[in-house]
Amino acid sequence: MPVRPQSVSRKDRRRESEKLILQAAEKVFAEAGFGGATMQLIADVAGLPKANLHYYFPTKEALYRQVVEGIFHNWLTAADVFDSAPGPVEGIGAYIDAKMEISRRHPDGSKVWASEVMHGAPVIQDYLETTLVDWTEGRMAVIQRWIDEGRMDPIDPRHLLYMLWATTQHYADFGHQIETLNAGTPLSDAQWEAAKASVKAIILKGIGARPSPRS
Amino acid sequence: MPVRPQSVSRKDRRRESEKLILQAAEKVFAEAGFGGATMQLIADVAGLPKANLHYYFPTKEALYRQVVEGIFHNWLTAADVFDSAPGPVEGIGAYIDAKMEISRRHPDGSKVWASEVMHGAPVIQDYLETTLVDWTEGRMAVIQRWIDEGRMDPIDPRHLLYMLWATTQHYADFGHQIETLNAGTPLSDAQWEAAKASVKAIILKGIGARPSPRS
DNA sequence: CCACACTCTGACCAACCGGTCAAGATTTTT
DNA sequence: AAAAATCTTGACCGGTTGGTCAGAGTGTGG
Repeated sequence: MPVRPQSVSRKDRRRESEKLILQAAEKVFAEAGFGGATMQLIADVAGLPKANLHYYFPTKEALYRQVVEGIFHNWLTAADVFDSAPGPVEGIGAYIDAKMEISRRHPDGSKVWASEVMHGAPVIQDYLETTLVDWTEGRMAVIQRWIDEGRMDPIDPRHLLYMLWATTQHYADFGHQIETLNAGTPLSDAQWEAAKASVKAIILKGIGARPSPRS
Repeated sequence: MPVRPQSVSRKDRRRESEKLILQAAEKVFAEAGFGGATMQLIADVAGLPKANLHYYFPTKEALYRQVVEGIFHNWLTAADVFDSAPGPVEGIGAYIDAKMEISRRHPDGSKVWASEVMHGAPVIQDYLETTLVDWTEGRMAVIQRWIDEGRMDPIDPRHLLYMLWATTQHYADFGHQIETLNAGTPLSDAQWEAAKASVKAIILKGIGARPSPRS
């Protein structure tokens, strides 16, 4: 049996290099913002010469765009739990759990996204106007259905979604402030669970979510 | 009666120039971030030659620091409503109103603050560790008292505060996203009122706030 | 009216930035 | 093993940035 060259084909190496660069870029963009980030610093974090970055990504903006698009993709897919849920307790509860987990595991991505939107979404405005609008309208319809079925109070679905985004992403975007207020130490596992529980408790009770009738 | 030289003394002029520059700086820092902002652009917005900025503020960082300190000051004073309130319905309700109004009237300041914290609070870390910690502990004590008095559910005051900050500031920091989801138009007066009402309704019900017994 | 201190500004500079490129190294194909 | 295609990199470049500075302008106190 001939030993396969452990799958280090050109394409694989290319993908790995791109991934390495994208990870470094996400970190640097999160820490310094687009304007404050430098290709040199990204290169240093990735452990590659700067010229190599420009071989894989022609410009700083192209690299940034790809980072943001990846984050946007995660952002959307992490919300599939919404549709399959029988009611608001399960659906919104699971959505909060999922988004809190993203804030915990990928705070850099959340920060880059926040920064992009705060600066007027210069590179992903088209996504906002198409994909995000569609996604939002779909979830609003789901929430409206729950309201019509009497499973929760008649809350404006739009503002409920904003509140879900705001509260969950806050733990990533303002993680530094939260850490400072936590005696300068990162939240422990128990504290993260407490945060999740608090958010879920307040919101689910706040919208008058009633558990599904079927046990 | 001698006509006073309409108060254009040196000190007044100095104050006016500084204010003009600070306002322009806040806008530019909000739109481009610290790294993306340029002294030249701030000067253009302020309608002054760049060298003049350096006369009043020695460095870009000094200017930025003063902008952030001003925002932090507003941030804190806008929350005095908290203490004088008899219970959570009035106190938290008024706090939400006040912070939503800030998000509406001064979104640039909110964005600069968010950006500063997201990047690790490089210039106001000392304020976070002292003033903000003190402020937060004070309000947590108030909330805890309300809980002990049976005026609301036993929610962790810390996470309640985070939720208040997150939801209200979201309308400023993510204003562009909200506007895009609102058919590309800014929120109308009625929509702002609806947003305030939704946030207050969900949170006040979510924490089980009970109106004050005294009418 | 004059001397003085404060304010303003065009011109300038060293440092740094994103991006280029030619030439060498490496891998795949023939 | 030679040719072709792909990848890697140090050196380099024009443009921009934050910041400086000498000197002109301007209000103020004596």
